[in-house]
Amino acid sequence: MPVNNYYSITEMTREFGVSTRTLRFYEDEGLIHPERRGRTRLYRQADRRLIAEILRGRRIGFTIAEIREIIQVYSQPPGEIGQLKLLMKRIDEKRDDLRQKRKDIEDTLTELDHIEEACIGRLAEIGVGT
Amino acid sequence: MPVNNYYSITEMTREFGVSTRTLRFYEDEGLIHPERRGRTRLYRQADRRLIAEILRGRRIGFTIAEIREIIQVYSQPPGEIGQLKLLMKRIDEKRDDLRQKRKDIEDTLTELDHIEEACIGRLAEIGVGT
DNA sequence: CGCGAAATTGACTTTGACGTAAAAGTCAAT
DNA sequence: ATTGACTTTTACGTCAAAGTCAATTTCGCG
Repeated sequence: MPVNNYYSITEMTREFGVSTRTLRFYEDEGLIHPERRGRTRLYRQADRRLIAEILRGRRIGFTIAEIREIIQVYSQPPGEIGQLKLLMKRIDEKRDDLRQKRKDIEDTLTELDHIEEACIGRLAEIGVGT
Repeated sequence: MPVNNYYSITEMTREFGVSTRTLRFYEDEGLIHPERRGRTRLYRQADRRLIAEILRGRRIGFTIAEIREIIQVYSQPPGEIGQLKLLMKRIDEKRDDLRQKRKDIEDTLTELDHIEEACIGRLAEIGVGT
């Protein structure tokens, strides 16, 4: 249970199924910045949302650097025009990458369907004899 | 160009954009088994298809072990009933995993859309003053 | 206050997926 | 026979993303 709207690090680890080491690692990498009371980390709603986003990126296969990039864009939209255009180009690239990945996933899903069908057929075959 | 329906290793690397090291690594890991003429590897259509599948798995984020599993299922459908059921369970799990990944990707795609919109807005703002 | 559980830190290790470098073999063409 | 372009094998290196461990600190609470 959160105390005073703050979550301890172990509460976070339980919620997200990651280790404390992982959370500290993300902090070292500049992805999250929990508050401190003394040396103890205190996590809040904003941190929870951020962590959820980080883990989503991780599941997709983004590197820490890529995740950091996306996060930074959110918190600090670049002011310079060249940077903005560069950013948009990188967004486009990432989008293409994701679309490819989605297609790969869909292809693999139908492939899994085929495999399962084969299994069912095989089971029926064998099952007859039992 | 393939000679006599055989492809050399560098032809494969060019086609798939991977290194020779990678192809040999996949062979060491038991994913592919190109023929040999003497010590030289010769790749064929079947190998090409397999490699395409391996790389698709890689893009999705499967480990070598997972890829190997899927491949083995194809080449050797298990005959024992318990193994078949186990396999189907693992397929179900993998499918859930992929569906989650697809959702993650879709969420991230719309997030990227938002970010890009913000960029466009920002560009319009700034662009006015130039 | 005192004590045990929880948290922090730093250093070291591990794992997966290749990269890289060295030394030697293959083969076609000059 | 030599050159040059590929290949092969072996072995060590690397890089990201944590895991592990040990030595402190700090917190909650009786």
